[in-house]
Amino acid sequence: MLQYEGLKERIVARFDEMSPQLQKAARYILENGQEVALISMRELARNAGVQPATMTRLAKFLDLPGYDDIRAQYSQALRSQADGFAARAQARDVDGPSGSGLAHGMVQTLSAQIARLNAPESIARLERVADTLAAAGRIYVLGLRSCHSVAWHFHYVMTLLGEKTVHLDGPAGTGVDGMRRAGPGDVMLVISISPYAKQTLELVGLAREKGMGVVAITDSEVSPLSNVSDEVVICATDSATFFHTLTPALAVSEVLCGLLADRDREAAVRALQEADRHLQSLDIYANEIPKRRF
Amino acid sequence: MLQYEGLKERIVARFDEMSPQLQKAARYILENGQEVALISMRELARNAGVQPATMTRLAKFLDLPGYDDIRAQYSQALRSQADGFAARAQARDVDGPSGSGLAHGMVQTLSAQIARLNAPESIARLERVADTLAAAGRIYVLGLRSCHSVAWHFHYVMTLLGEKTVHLDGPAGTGVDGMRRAGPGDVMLVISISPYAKQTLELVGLAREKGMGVVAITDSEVSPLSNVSDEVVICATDSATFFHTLTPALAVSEVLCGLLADRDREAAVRALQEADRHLQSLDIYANEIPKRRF
DNA sequence: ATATTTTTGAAACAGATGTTGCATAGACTC
DNA sequence: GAGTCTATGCAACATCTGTTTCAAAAATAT
Repeated sequence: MLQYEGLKERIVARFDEMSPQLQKAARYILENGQEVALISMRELARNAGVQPATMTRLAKFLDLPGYDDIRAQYSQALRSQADGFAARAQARDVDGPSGSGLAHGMVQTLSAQIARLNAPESIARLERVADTLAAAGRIYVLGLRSCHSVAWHFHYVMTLLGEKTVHLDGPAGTGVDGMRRAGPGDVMLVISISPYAKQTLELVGLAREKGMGVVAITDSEVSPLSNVSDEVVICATDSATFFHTLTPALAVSEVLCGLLADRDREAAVRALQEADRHLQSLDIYANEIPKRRF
Repeated sequence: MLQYEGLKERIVARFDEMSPQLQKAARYILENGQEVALISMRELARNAGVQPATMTRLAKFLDLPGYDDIRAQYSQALRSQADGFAARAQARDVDGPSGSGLAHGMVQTLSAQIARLNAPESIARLERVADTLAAAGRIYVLGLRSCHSVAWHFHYVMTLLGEKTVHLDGPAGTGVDGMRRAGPGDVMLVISISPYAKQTLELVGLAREKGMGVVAITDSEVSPLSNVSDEVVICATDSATFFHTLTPALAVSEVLCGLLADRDREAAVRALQEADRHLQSLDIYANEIPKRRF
């Protein structure tokens, strides 16, 4: 573990001196440490989007004889981690849901809640919702108050893929205006959890009157949305805190995006490349990481 | 873990039927499980005092196509173990490759990524960030583009607790204005993942110039935010899809909210009750579930 | 603009990997 | 004890590994 820590620190320390490709490789290794020990260098390079040679070069750059030495260190770390793990996990579990236990407990709960989406029924629901959304002319995305984050994220990702979604939100209450042109053949994706905002239910009613389809991400089989939606995905919102969690709901929305992109992979790739060019031309992103300007 | 357990059990179950050499190989694998994933088959065979071919034969004997499948299972187990509590969820990875595979895989990955936040180092970072935020006068929340959802959600939850946060966003580019009154004693919470928006980095620079503290939720140890932040929480963003995932980042933000609320439980409860009364009086939420209006 | 250095990608390399076919050694049946 | 069958060791195999080399490209200096 010591050596491993040393290596990781060395990578971080000398990161700024590296060439772009070396940084790309180093970054991937830092973020996916366990993989280093478990897969081949070539595969790692593939995943990192880098030439195999770059990994060797990274090793030399770090004053190591070769890549095998990188792997050796990560293997060693994994070995000792595997040994000591059970003990540490048990020790941690004991000290209850207070202090650092709270963070631990929340993370654990969230992980489990998301894992629960793997129930066959949930997967089936996700597929059906994705089907409906894929078949839709336009997708009108509605998520008010706490659900705004989920709605917006879904919309944002989908805009990278095309022009299919309309986000029903906007300054000065103009959000609703987006629905003017909606009609049969279009679908509303509505996200709402308890307590359910009245406006959400009203807008769903409006959608129905217009003959639109409705699919929902919500928190219960008996949510008011379940009654009025064609398809529903249920996700957990319980939390040890005073608040409801939206993390599982966000996970659902990301899975939906993934499924939709997967329906037409080439189109998705094309759209993303185009979006990329667009953002490049607008100079939105920092292409290279500024070197300690501050 | 299921598969791994399954394999281990299968080895034990059929141990008696094996030929002496197969038993020798099997025994070594049972006793040195972690090694399987970390070294080559030939080396393993050497250590076990067995011919390389015997390992292949053991695999076939266990109705597996080849030795690689043995290693794959042990690798998976080790990966899960390293991820800690994701073990249960991730172990099923192997058996659902058809049809609903993508959704299943995505959910699995998300669950594991969040579970990885339970690493002691991550928990410690979360605590430190929570400390910094708790001590801050005001918290200025910044998340542009894809990170907007996380920033907004953090801000929204925090508004239920009081007036401590300012969300640096708004129509017509007015978001930045919020920072006018910020200064030393205040802290900026910035969320940004690769690719990093230029404006984000600029605003962080501005915050530093004003003498503010900076804490970040980002995707890498070597993110441009790491250099310029007092504390950083790292979360995974990889995904099987074309997009980066923000679910772990949202989880982080929710945990932070939880930790902050936990610092002063009574105040949190009071603030929430007040928020509740306020929303009640505005008649925002549906108090009873409308019964099939449609 | 030119020259020089650095960085990158592609191909070639030797060596190691997991697998397979075959021959021999041993165990068992009759 | 001959014949059959399985278990084992060995060597050849295609493939993949990590490394190196070399030329083109990009960045930097002149």
